[in-house]
Amino acid sequence: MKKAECNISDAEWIVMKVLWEETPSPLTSAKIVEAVSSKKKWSPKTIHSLISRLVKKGAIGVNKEMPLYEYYPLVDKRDCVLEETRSFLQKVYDGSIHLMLANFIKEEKISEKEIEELERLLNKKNND
Amino acid sequence: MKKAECNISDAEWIVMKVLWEETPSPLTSAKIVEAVSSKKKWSPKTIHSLISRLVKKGAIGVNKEMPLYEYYPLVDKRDCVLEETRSFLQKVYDGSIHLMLANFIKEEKISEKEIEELERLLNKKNND
DNA sequence: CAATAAAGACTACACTTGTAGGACGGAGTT
DNA sequence: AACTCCGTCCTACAAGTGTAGTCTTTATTG
Repeated sequence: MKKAECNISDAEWIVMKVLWEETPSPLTSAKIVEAVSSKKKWSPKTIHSLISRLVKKGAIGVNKEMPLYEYYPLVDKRDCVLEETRSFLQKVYDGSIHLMLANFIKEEKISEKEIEELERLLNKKNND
Repeated sequence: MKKAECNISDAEWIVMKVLWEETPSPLTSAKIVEAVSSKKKWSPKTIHSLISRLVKKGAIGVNKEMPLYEYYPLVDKRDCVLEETRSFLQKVYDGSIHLMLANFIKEEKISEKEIEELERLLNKKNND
């Protein structure tokens, strides 16, 4: 997993998430198409295109030893998630997660129940 | 303020934030350029381009009565912030703010102090 | 084995985005 | 009045994106 910057577009994120989470990689493109199709009604062609782009970008790698190529992630999910999160927070909330959470609460976009869960989450962290 | 979808690009967000927050709108383009320039080293030309695009998109309006046009937001900040937040959470955290916060805590991207602040925030909400 | 289907390589194509530049006209400056 | 600078309007232009399609090769199936 290299550190490199993950310039992954919205559509590509869906493919990456499959590679990162779904079944253990490496995956054949058929497997990827199958997993992605359950979330997005894209033509298999479209999904192949996304896969190729990700390969070209260096975000995923290919094992060409097999009759059917196998693909696996090259960039680390943590890195991408953090980068994406940081840039989003910067853009919308001037970099403040506090502001974001406050907004969520103000907007009632978050239930009582969820608030309690989040509190537990924070509490737990605080105690170890 | 219309409800319309806010298709605002990263660069455009910077301009919108000026219109939404900085000084009371309407603002002349000179004012906008000034405010934006303090954050981004863009050519005034670039900023003018962004303004025009936002006008064309319907995200901001123009008062042409004045010798120097005056610009003001047409889309509501709350709507845009919520929409952007929702789509980001969906893309990266499968729609779960819980997951996001958990990740932040796990990654130590958030300080003790901040955690306490967030707890206070949640607590406050819980008590009213 | 012939036909079919799917995989991979390459191409397509309009739209968005970042990032300006040029032409033209009015305002202020010499 | 002539020059200069900024605002407006229009144009530019390459890279990135969403969303496929074509062509060639290879695996599968009757």
